[in-house]
Amino acid sequence: MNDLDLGAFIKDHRKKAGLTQLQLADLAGIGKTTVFDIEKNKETVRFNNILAILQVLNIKIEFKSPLTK
Amino acid sequence: MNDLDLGAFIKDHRKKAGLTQLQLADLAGIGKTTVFDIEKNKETVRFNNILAILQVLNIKIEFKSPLTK
DNA sequence: CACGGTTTACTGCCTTAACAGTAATATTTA
DNA sequence: TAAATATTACTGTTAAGGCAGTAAACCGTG
Repeated sequence: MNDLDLGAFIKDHRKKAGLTQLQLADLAGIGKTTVFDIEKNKETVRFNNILAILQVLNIKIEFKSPLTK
Repeated sequence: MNDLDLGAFIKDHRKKAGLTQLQLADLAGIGKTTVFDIEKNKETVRFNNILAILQVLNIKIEFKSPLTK
């Protein structure tokens, strides 16, 4: 599975971008509660909300499999 | 943004694994409708459902930013 | 310490994703 | 082509995520 702490990863990048949770939420067009949930690693959030945050923070997703490798 | 067609990517890997949508759904512990939706690139699906599918198909997620690079 | 801003936490309402069931269409195989 | 299988699509129900509002806890900084 993914042993990376995505929540902490996002939080770290948000901090480095100088944004508060509320600012990030507004920029991503989602609610502040959702930002909080994602940083707390709540997995049952909508994929599009995670994508919206990653886009604001300029983070890219890559999918890798033994086939594509 | 992500120009990768995740739905097609998953579908391709599912086919190569010799699984039907229903089999993949059962293995991932989710409904067949959700598998269909994900392969159709519906973004308003829950993140954990996507993770469940990727895990079954042995696909890993990586997050990359200019900072981590 | 006190003040202001941020984060964490909780609540309740509203919206909607997830799901099984079903059926129709498409694809594969005999 | 016919049969079997798989995919796509639709529907109604149910469970739960998204959200604003609110407040408490936390954290700096003057």
